Amino acid sequence: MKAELRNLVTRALEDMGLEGLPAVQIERARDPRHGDYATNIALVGAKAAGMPARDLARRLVEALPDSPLLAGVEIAGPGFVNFRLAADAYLSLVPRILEAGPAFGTSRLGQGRRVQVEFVSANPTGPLHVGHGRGAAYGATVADLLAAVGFDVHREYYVNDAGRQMDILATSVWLRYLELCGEELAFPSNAYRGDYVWDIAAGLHRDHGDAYRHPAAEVFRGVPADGPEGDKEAHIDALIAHTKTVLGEPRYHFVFELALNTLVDDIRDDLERFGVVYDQWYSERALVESGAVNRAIECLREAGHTYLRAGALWFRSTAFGDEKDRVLVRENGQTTYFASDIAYHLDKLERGFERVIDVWGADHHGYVPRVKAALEALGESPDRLDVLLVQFAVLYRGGEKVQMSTRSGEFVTLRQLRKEVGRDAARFFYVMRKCEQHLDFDLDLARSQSADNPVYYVQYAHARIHSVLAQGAEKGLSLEPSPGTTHLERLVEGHEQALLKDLARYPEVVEAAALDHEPHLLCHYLRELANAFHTYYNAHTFLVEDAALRDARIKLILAVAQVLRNGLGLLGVSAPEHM
RNA sequence: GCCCUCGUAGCUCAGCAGGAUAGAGCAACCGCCUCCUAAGCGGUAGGUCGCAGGUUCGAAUCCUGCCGAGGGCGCCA
Repeated sequence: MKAELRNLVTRALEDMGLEGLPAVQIERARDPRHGDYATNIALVGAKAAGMPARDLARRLVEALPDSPLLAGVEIAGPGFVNFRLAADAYLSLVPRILEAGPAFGTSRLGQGRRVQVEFVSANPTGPLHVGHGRGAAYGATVADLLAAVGFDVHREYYVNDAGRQMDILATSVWLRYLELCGEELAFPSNAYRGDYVWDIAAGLHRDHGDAYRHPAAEVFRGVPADGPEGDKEAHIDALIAHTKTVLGEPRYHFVFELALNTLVDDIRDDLERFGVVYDQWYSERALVESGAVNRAIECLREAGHTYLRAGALWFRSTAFGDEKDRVLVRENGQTTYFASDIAYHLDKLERGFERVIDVWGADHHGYVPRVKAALEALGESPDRLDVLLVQFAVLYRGGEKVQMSTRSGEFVTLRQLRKEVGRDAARFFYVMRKCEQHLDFDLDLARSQSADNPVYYVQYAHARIHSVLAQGAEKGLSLEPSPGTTHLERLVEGHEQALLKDLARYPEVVEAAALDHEPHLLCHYLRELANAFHTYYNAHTFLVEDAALRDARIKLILAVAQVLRNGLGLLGVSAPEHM
């Protein structure tokens, strides 16, 4: 509707022979006395048109083409042009929604352009915790929203299966396994201590007995002291090296793969149960082994953007707006994580995605300029990369902040959260706030089955509508008459008009939420729509004697149910028929 | 020290690319079920939009400075 009005105004301005005016903006009037929509074009364009705003407004109204959409046009205040829509414009929405069904609210705005959304991408060194949950819910919803408005969306998880952290994990598992075999050892302070490490070790012991056992003393011989007295980093690095030599490459590889696959499978399963599914799990190791990292470094070197200093190879990222230069190849010859990330992002662009969206934790924000710098240095436009930073979520239980510590393994996992509040509440709560906003996640509220809980409030509206239909069927009332018997013009009550206006907004909300990457807009909208419905429910009876009126009202609430279902679906939340 | 994000009602937050008297939900107070789920609805009260300047027809919204909160500044990933 907005677009149709914009066309009318633009055509009128063209007919008037006015040029050089700013783009026409149509906005929804906040105050019903100002009609349904308004444009400020006369105010904004007064200077360019060389006449006072109210004069421009008056001439614009005269030049406006006739349209069945409009019931009235007025000039108000300093020069606003207010549009009042014809009753029919809203009523026709109901059959449109019912016909479109799940497709209502979708569009072709994205024109099938390819967009990649990469999110979560947590290191597979442990189960996902509640911090990852927000990125998962947010990334999945942004991806679904973009798909709904016509983009060709590719969802990807970048698996950091190369590098030191994975070696620490494999070593942690093996040391726990040795303990299960009866070896006595001091478990390193820097190793992974979570229960899941014991679980993987126990699986290894169960399936292979003592086949991987070696004396602990052999492994720890000559290893520098652990922290806090010694250097815990040197300690764990030496242990990794010993583990590799004592076990030998093929057997080390086996333990490594066991740990990696167990955790990736666990993460994948966890996300699937959260309603988050990927098109691709992209392996960092595969990227390294393909030579892409070395190729990217070579490209930067040939383009003259690198230099050697203190035995390391540096990328001159300051030339592209970064605060300081960054290391690509360490003194010890190993490439940095940053180097593989450059290769990864280059690879994304080369795969033909027009836009690449990364969802990162806000603690990585300092990382954005250097990745963009690298892309620019490689001759790519950094604007094709959009990094969405998600702030941390803080859990509250009983009014108290839930303390978490990753190091000690004392954190709340995503799985525990799902178990405690359910998938629906978790998905909804995570995206209820703008992503750059700190999120207070109230566990008690999420779990409560009351009006205070926005998820239940919206779901309840949906369930209520189905309950009405069930009641009607029980009473033997005809509820699905042929289209010819509809009498939508009977919807004259204020509550019905308000509900129709809310329904009309849905496509605009989906569009804005998708393009601005702001799913919270949809959360707020659904609450408002549910509120308009509950109000209507309390004010009027739907199952009335008058068949024509009853039919019109049922059609209206069926349309409401459809929009609630579509909106909740985009958020990954179910729309139950009974509660 | 430098950089990023945030600062709106007692609390948690909206406010859509500046627009017409600042909006919700909790919490507080007052009402509404012989009637489709009261997991609901209506009403009252509550804010100099952190502070100070600037930009213009017009600023919670844009710019600058200050104050406050959180986060980031590794040859870690």
